[in-house]
Amino acid sequence: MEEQQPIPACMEKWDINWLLHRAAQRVGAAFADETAKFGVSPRGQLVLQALANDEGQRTQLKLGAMLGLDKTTLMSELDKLERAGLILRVPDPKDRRVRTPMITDKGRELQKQAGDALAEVERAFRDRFTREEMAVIRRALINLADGEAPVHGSCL
Amino acid sequence: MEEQQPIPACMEKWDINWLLHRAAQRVGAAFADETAKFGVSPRGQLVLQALANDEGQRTQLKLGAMLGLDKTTLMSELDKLERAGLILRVPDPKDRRVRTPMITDKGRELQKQAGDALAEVERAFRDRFTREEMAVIRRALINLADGEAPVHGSCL
DNA sequence: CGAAGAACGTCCGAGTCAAGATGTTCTGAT
DNA sequence: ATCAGAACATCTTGACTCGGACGTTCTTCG
Repeated sequence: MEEQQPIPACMEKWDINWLLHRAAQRVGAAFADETAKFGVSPRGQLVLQALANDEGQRTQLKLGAMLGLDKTTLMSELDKLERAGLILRVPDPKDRRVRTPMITDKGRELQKQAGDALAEVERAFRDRFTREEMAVIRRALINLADGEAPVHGSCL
Repeated sequence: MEEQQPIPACMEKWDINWLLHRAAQRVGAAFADETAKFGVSPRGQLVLQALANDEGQRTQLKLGAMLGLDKTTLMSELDKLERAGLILRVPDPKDRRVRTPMITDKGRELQKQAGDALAEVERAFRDRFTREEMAVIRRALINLADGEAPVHGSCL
């Protein structure tokens, strides 16, 4: 990877799209550094978090749709998490097609630790702004992020 | 691609990282839809825009660093643009290693049209917010996007 | 019942991305 | 002048993404 220019060098053409992607890139990198210490990807942590808060009520497809992950991408992520013993795919007695992902105790443990660490990272970002600014930012991001239509490329 | 859940279904765990990525995803998709009408990717448009505003003063490496693109990714993008006759790689008489990317008249033409169309799309997003909000959002994104350290994965 | 269609998880293949290696050219120090 | 090292563009390689196809299972309707 090349050394990136500090941003001020090219201020003329900053459109929302580029800014958003770049910001997501940066924040994502900070998150990735943190989750790497726990041996999971940010996506893995995201999945674990969802499973921890939402007790095995979701099929793999629903889970992927909720998190904005492609089904095959979620598959390989679940494979990794399962191999690491952090989740289990539990057959649904009611519907034999379904193999509900369930977080294990080990997974819950790790998720809690990683989640706390990430909260710290996130707080560092939040502290760059006032409370009022954060409220605006949050509302704006939710506004932009929300929407019914499925999205093409994920990169989550 | 699966139908995505409307966002409100899972509000508990929205961290900045996820919101940013999702927002970037959505806005990026809107931009991609628009640029597709002109036969280029958003990334292609980004490169053209940079070249149009910055008259062939950058090597490929510098250009990639400025835009946050990996050198190999930029390479293949330049290949496409060159094949489409939108740019040229001009040998630098001063330094035979360098093949400076230059936008062609055709490229400039297309960039202008696509740029106008994208400005329209962007305005639609801006109109969701007040002027004061936009100022906050813009400052916040610049704050987050800025930074010296190179970033791992691009996805731009 | 039985058949048609939908939903689930999985697999496959084309396309994309980026780290590292390579060959050429430039620069700076001896 | 020459040699070592850096910079540039390119190529190679391995991993990842994602749309689409597949087999199984469920549901609905005749």
